[in-house]
Amino acid sequence: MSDDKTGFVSSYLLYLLAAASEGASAEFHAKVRDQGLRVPEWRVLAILVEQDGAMITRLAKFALMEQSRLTRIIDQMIDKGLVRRAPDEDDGRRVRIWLTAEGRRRAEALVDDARGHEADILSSLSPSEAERLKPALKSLIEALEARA
Amino acid sequence: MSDDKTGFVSSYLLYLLAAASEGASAEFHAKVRDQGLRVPEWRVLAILVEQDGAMITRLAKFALMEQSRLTRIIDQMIDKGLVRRAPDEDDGRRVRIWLTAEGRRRAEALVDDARGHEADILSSLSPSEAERLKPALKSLIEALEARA
DNA sequence: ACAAACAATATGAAAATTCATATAGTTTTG
DNA sequence: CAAAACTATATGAATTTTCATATTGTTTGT
Repeated sequence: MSDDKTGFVSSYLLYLLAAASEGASAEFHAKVRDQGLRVPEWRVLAILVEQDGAMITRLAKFALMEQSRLTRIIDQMIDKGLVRRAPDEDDGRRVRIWLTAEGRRRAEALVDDARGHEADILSSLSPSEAERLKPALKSLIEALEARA
Repeated sequence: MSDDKTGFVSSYLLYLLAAASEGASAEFHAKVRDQGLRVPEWRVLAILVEQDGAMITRLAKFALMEQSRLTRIIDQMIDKGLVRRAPDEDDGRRVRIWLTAEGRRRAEALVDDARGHEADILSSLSPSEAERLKPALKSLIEALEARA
């Protein structure tokens, strides 16, 4: 990533987004793996901390992954004792996922770490850049949603 | 992605980056697949347009993927007639990847599409946001590289 | 010039992911 | 109210990806 700052790729929006996402996530994801979790599992935990009992479909959307993949990740998380499945009372098609006590404990600890890591990253930008970054990304996400 | 704009996840930097990257890429990646290419293959083509003859290792770094994965993707691209492998003359460990005529043709066409798509996305932001987005991402990437 | 350390790529085997579709339950419509 | 259309989740099978390591070639230190 050192040279060739001139070509198409290195200033292509989709590349910049992917590279920024990858780069920013790498350090934290290493920490997640050190704790015996995989990245998709961490994503699910993070969502459940604030949306405990969410449906599979909603979790998949937030965790940015396919439903069938998420279904299998949930299987593994159940085996690890992090979450449990329960059918929705009103709609038998739906399955809701709930944190176990252990799952919640680990999720909350990781969310704390994530906040710290985020602050750390933002502090390596200039204050004005740091301040604008998240709003800029939110605008982009909103604009993209509006297109779709 | 509609509700719950309040929680941790939906304003967590790493989530915003991943969601922005995913969302922005989705449309274009669909077009890539329509043309019978997979996303990693498109990434390799895009890099080769400007760095034809790059080493496997360099391609892997730019395409944001593991070396062993890239090696197998190259195998497939060779089967499709998009690229060819050639040993480096000076260093027998190295393998350089070159576009075929067909590969170059398709790569250039896709790069054009990508430019158009990028312009399209940027035009759905306000001019001042559009103007700041790429520089902001570049700063972030640089800051992250400086940390590592 | 030789051994040790290092670097680039490839590969086997296990695991994860995708794609299409099955299964089960719910809503709509005539 | 039955049939059709739709929604949510699960699953089989093929493909991809990962991880560890093998293989081959180069550089360094003595």
